[in-house]
Amino acid sequence: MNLKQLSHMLALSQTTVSRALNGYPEVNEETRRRVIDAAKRHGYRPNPSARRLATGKTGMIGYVLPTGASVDIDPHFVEFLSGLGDYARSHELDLVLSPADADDQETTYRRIVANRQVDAVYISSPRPADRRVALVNTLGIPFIVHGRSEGFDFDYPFTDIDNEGGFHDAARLLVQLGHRRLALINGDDRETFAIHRERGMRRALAASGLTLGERHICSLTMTEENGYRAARRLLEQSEPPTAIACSSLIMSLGVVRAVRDLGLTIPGDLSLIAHDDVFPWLRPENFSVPLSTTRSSIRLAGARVAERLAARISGLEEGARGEVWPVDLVVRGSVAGAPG
Amino acid sequence: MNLKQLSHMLALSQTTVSRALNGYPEVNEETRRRVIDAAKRHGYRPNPSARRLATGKTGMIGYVLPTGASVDIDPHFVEFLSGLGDYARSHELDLVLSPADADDQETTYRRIVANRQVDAVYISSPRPADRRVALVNTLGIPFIVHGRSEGFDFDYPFTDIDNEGGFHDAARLLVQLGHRRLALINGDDRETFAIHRERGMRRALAASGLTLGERHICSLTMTEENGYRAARRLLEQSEPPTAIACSSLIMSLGVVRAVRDLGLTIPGDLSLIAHDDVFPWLRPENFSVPLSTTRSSIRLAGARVAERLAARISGLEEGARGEVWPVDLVVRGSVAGAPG
DNA sequence: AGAGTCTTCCAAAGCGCTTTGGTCTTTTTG
DNA sequence: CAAAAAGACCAAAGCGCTTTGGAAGACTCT
Repeated sequence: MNLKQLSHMLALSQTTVSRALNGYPEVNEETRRRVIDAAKRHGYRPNPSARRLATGKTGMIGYVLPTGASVDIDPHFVEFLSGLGDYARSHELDLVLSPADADDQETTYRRIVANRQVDAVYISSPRPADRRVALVNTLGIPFIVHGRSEGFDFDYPFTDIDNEGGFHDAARLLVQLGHRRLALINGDDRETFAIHRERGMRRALAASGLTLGERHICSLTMTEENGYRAARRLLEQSEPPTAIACSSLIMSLGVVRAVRDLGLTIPGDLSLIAHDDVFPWLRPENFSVPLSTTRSSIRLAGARVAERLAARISGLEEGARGEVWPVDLVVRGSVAGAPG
Repeated sequence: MNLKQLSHMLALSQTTVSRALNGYPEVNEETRRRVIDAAKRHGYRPNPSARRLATGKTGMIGYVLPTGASVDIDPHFVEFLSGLGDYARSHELDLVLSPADADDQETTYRRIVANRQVDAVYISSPRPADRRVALVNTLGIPFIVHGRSEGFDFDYPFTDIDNEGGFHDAARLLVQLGHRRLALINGDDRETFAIHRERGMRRALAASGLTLGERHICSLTMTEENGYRAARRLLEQSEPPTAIACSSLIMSLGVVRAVRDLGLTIPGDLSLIAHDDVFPWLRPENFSVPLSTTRSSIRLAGARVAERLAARISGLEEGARGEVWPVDLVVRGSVAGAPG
């Protein structure tokens, strides 16, 4: 059932039927009702390929997925996706993932824009002066950055969480509890979120005349194994930290294992706070010692990004407004006063 | 730059240029060379929307993503996706995720097929007599099932791993080590993979005259918390199991925690084998007691599914061939002879 | 030499929608 | 009451590609 057939059986022109269906004002309300009714009854759905060709709109949002033999997709991605899906579903938006060589995403971005394959894109895990952000900005496709980049001579729209504030508050709490030697087990410090977390922590320490020494900071991909390695390295030093802030729940699994291997205890010997993106399958309150966290749901962020993308596509949102969501500090059993 | 312009500047018809580019035989080889050369020089890329409208081919594969407030996307998905991306990237295939209400995926399947939004789809986490499989089968779109369904009067193409064999071998090993009371912590037993694992385990036990009692089997969503709960329930019985097979690494984190909470040890009091889908961020060899596993890379499965989908789209693959990949049994420190 | 056969190329008809630029009534306005 | 404005509808021109159904010329065959 296509437009031609439908308009023929209604004894109307394709123009009128099309306009009736798309809510244009220049059609009689009764006619519109008739058309909508008939369309529903016959299950008419405009062919998206045809509509795309005519309008250039696709009803899809895009994401360039970095891939490669040595590239692992972050498990955070799936939670973000859940949120994105929550919103997209109710708006019949589809998401197209375009796999790209992690070292050459530009080609893919250019392709999907040149081909008009999607109406908007989002960018995640940005780095300072991220080339992707500059690129999509010049390409002129609507976009939202999930996270933040820095060091551009232009503004851009983003949705981020207050990583700096979260880690600032976490560190301040630890200092208030008497800790003087703090350490940070961070994610990949080429990414902005990691830089912000470090910055927040340094700021809190500086407020009490403390610093974060080079020996007290690790920056690694967020796996359990790397959490373990980092913790061992930190705790086997001559002057080990008495408190650690950790960028990921998965890493902190490794931290907990290292602490146990070394015969230490949490929070007796070590206070631990980790960032929690709120995974349904791994909860900080269920750690053997319930884990204190800086918390922010990445799933809600996904839904928000989808919402903003939809708004930008339909022209409801414009400009380069960035929004920063607060991060909760949730205190559980894994923090205590400094030992000694 | 479109076909019209290109053909005009070559002083050829659109027909000829199109055919030259698409490798049709009825064009002079020298002409073809000229055309291809000019196309490359001017960066001509056929507009996919137009091509879609004309041919119906989209160059995309589809996946209907179940969503909903209470629906969590499995972290396995992201690993599968990595593999899919690995293959898709090198073939300029995109993946479109169509979010759907988890309780009404049929509408979405019908939509993407009726609209010709994708060339093929894959289905994951199938259940026995899965309606999605029956649906896409009648809808006539090329598809591959990742996993298996059962109880149809037709065959269908699938790529699965030998869940039954893997858990059979695991259970047999435990029995050979003298264990008599085995338990299974399974995933959602409405899904085929869980049924197969249970079946494999029962078969191994039966071979030694043993059985798997109702009290020795748990079936839950695969989260850390559920692993913990299941393990507590099993181990606090009057006649607790001396060995557990567990369907997921994430769940087994909870099992390990429960064992510790109860003051027991692995493998002294309990032998543990879990299924490992090979996540880069959580490795069984790094558990405090290295975990024995049944192992099969879900990422490789993703790449294989993409490959088969591509083959079916281009007509290279036909028929309902199913393939079952072997599962490795990797023995590490978490298994030992039965206590006592 | 005339009839068939290749080879190579083309004009034009879709694919199914949106949108432009009207036309024909009917209503409002000075 | 004539002129202007508004309302309701339509024919046809795209959007940019693929494909159908030739056509013209070069070659082969009897």
